[in-house]
Amino acid sequence: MLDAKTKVSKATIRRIPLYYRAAQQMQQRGIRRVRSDKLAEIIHIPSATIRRDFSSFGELGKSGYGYSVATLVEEFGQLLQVQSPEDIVLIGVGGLGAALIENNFRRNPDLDIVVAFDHDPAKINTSIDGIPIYSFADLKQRLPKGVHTAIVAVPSSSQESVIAQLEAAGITAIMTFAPQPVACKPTTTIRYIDLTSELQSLLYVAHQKQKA
Amino acid sequence: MLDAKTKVSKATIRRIPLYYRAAQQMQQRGIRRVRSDKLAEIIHIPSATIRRDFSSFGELGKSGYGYSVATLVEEFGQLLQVQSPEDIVLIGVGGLGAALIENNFRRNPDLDIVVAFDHDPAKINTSIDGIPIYSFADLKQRLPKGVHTAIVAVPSSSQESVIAQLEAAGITAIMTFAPQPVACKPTTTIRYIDLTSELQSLLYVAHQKQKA
DNA sequence: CCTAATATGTGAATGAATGAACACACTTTG
DNA sequence: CAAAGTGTGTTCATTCATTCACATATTAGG
Repeated sequence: MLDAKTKVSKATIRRIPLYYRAAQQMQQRGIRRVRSDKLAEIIHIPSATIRRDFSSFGELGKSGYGYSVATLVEEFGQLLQVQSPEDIVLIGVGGLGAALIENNFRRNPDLDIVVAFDHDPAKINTSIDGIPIYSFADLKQRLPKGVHTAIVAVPSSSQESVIAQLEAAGITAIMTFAPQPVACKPTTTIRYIDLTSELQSLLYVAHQKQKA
Repeated sequence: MLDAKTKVSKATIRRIPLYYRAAQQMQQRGIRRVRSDKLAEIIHIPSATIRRDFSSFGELGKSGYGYSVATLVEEFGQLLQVQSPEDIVLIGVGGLGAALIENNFRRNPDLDIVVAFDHDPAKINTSIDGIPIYSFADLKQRLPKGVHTAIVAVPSSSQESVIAQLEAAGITAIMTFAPQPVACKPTTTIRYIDLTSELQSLLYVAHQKQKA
């Protein structure tokens, strides 16, 4: 049931993690079955959207019954490959980078920051929460084999060069907090987390709402 | 020229900050005019989309000429109300909260975290970078008049209660890093920043790309 | 001043995502 | 085992967003 029978839409893909998390939480609370409309209340997504999303991964539910929570955890877990650990490298141990290491996606044991890089001599060869920090210049030597995922928390000005070097070292998935868009290889997938933009557009919406 | 002649689409709203930032950067570099296709290269948004977005705020450009950078800075600045400072309160001074205070949107002088709250006695009545930290229990007394914006960086489990109290204290715009969705007043605008979901869906896309 | 070149703003076409509604399959109960 | 109830998966309609393509307005140059 792993394969998508039809092309999965971008919007659906961005909701998979929400579904997985909700299913996990229900399982932890001992809930064994759930209806789409109940799920809709919990995660604030319309039940029709939920059913459509689910159906794009196969027939997960049963008419007149609903969905088995265990099935949802299983299926979405497989989609997100939670069974095989995803080792992650962090670039840039400033305030944000350090906070990410401390956090380290603890709720998701499969997501694991295993090593960090920085260019500040004061930080190099230290560690945070057991995660070693190396010089970014040594990226190629220090990057563990089989790691293809990076989180980038460096100043915008360094971003382009950093990402180029990551690509050269074999990284193919990048989440970055610097909003400066960069050109990358077609095989590389980049997601930009732009907190300033998020806040500004939130404020725009909020201001509009007040005016109305 | 401030008012939108027609309803501005949600997708467009989320791009306003990108346009503003790009215009600012060009102005700082002394660039005085720009064409939509040049802008498209810079911010990686198709030129047709840019022109349509811009046109929803009035006729900012001139045929055969392009856009005046100064006009763009001016117009988008007004849309984002950069002339009137937006004071922000931060709830939750953990690793992430502290990093946000240190950062404090320095590139945008109108965005300003002015005070923080936590419930950890070890942090209360201390300060970071001059930003005082008070007890969250004292929110109502300590919240400066006229502040309607909050950034929430507390554990998911506390989120619901925290947001309810923020609403009671007059906050109407909230950006939060806990993904647990909460019910809120219709006058409140909430934006969820869900780093785990972003990473998971990024990885899903990246894995699909490798398979193809 | 007139012509050639240019680049916007928009109507029309396409594509993506959501929403409404229901036939049918499965469950449950008596 | 039959009948009543329930909730999925899907079809059709609609809204939202992007892309195309060009008439039109402006600039630039001789």
